[in-house]
Amino acid sequence: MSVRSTTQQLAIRRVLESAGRPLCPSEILDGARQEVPSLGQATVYRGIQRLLAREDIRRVKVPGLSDRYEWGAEHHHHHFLCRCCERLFELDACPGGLEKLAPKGFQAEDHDLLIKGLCPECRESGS
Amino acid sequence: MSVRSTTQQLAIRRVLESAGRPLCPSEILDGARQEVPSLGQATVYRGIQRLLAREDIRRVKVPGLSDRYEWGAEHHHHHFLCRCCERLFELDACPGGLEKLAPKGFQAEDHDLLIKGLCPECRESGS
DNA sequence: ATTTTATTGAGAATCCATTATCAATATGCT
DNA sequence: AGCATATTGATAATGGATTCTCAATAAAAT
Repeated sequence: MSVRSTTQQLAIRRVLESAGRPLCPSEILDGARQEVPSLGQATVYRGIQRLLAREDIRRVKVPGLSDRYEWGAEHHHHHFLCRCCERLFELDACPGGLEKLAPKGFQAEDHDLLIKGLCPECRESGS
Repeated sequence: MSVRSTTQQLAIRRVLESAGRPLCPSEILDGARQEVPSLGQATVYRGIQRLLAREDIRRVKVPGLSDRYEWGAEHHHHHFLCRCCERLFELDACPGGLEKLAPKGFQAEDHDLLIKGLCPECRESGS
């Protein structure tokens, strides 16, 4: 027997699955504690490892901030970072042809695009 | 009297000034040690602080890697990251209109674009 | 219900980048 | 040259994120 289904793992999975945007470990912890108040952060990291191994989630690196994890996300896309609440949001669009920017001699294979600004909620509550 | 000119500070400055691309602390250390072999890494960080304060250099954050520092760079631009040697290069071009990608309700203010792939040297020496 | 063992929670430990400490050194003004 | 002190180098210390440790707990198979 291996890989047991626990309320902690289910809570962690549910939080990521329904977030609709990439979450960092502390956001996952906060969310999952609403279901399992005693949840420890070590367990969140263990849950992340598990979901990564199953490829249920994907790691998103953001410059200067801790890694975020997003559910599914098999298609190519980019993100929006709110400078106020530091939450990350998914963008569905991608302007093609960005590889053209690589100078001659350089071989472009991939790219990351991050739009920064204010999310709707933070715009409300005064920048 | 304050702010003395030392061979260490001059070496650090020269390395960044002539690099032509953003350097990380260890790259600065390696480069400056060719002039001052006894140079310690703490002094590199002190030199970085000084140059940042004078706005001679600018900090460039790269997801997952330690910060890089580039000389001057007053104009808006992006970077190319070699996945092999992890060196960062400057790109002069920027496709405009990226803010258009922000969904309604979001207020775009800035953006980061990173092209990833292989630099000319790493292409040579087999990916 | 009982047993096996994967999982958990709390805290210690690790890792990396960066900063602080402090005696020794070197700069720049007199 | 001599002095006051900014700077240096080596190392310890810090901060944040992530991983490890281990006794206690709880799945799940019998």
